[in-house]
Amino acid sequence: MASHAQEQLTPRAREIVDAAREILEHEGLDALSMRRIADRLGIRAPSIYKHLLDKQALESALISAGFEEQAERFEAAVRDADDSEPLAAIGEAYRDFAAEHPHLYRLMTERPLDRSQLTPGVEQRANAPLLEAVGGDEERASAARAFAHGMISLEHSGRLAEGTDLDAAWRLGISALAATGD
Amino acid sequence: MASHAQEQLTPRAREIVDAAREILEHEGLDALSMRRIADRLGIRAPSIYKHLLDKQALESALISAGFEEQAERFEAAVRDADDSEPLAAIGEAYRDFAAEHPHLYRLMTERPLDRSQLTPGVEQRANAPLLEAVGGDEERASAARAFAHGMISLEHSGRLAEGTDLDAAWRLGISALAATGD
DNA sequence: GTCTATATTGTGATAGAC
DNA sequence: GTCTATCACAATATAGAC
Repeated sequence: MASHAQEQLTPRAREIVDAAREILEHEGLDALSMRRIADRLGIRAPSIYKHLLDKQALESALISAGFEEQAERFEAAVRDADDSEPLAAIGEAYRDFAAEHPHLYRLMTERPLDRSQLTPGVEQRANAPLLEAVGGDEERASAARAFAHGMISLEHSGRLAEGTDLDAAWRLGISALAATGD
Repeated sequence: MASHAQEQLTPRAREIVDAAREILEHEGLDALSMRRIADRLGIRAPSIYKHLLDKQALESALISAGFEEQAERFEAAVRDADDSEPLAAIGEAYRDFAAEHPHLYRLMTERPLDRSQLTPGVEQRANAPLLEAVGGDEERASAARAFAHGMISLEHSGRLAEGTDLDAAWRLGISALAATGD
């Protein structure tokens, strides 16, 4: 039936998704094959299909989990931060998430999303704190998200000059985009 | 010998790279296989290896060409622009390049670069106009590049909210990052 | 719920004849 | 400079037995 909801996964399906997550985190996106996942569980690849529809469903479960974890971090960051600098707090949380889960981050951002397979609302929940932090200004939220994603993406692919002070670049970008003036 | 230089490609190797470029632009990165390239030239895949070392060399030639085209655009943008707004001019040129060559852009940005195979200096030449536009401030240049790359990447992968005014977000980001104060 | 066997399709790359 | 033949893989997925 429902192709999305992570909360509807059977216990065995959950174990498979957990194994996939381990492989993704430790060995990267290219290592995430049905065979490799099955290996880790001591079963054969075809057995996975008794529990999950296909690989897309598996990836969608991973992505949904990623959005949920982001949402929790961003909400906590806003909660714990000075009310004066919510954008900086979210930016740091965003950067930390990507640093701790670089392969999951890539999976979550590199390809178009099949939103119909995600846990409903999870993407919006992850995006909401930023939108609130900029007072509902969609364009500023997009610009801030673009900056953050760009910094991470360029760092991951080795595109920032070696001498660059990453902390300073982050501070500069965040404070520039937080400014109320245009 | 030299594994990089595009200017050292034989005429036949050039034709192969040109065919690869056509496929990349029209059919996307996943379609860029040795067989597909050979098809387009009316030859068999193994024949390609008489002219180019391997697929990496072919991709490097495409990437070098992309950097060269970017460099020309950015240099022209600065030349033609008001001296007061070089950053906006480069930003627009960057955005235009990505819009006109989305698949080449992906090839150029998504994976770590094998710089040893690129035409020497071509990456720096493409990056130089931006660095000059921000007065040599590496951190500001990185922040601006991150913003621009992030906007393009998020748009390509469908991550910007539907109602978002992209032009407005670009203007907002560029003008925020152009400001001299932090 | 797991298995074996298999279909199907794809990739990059090499050897050696012509 | 091109060919045929082939290697050596890898991938997702299905059918059907147990």
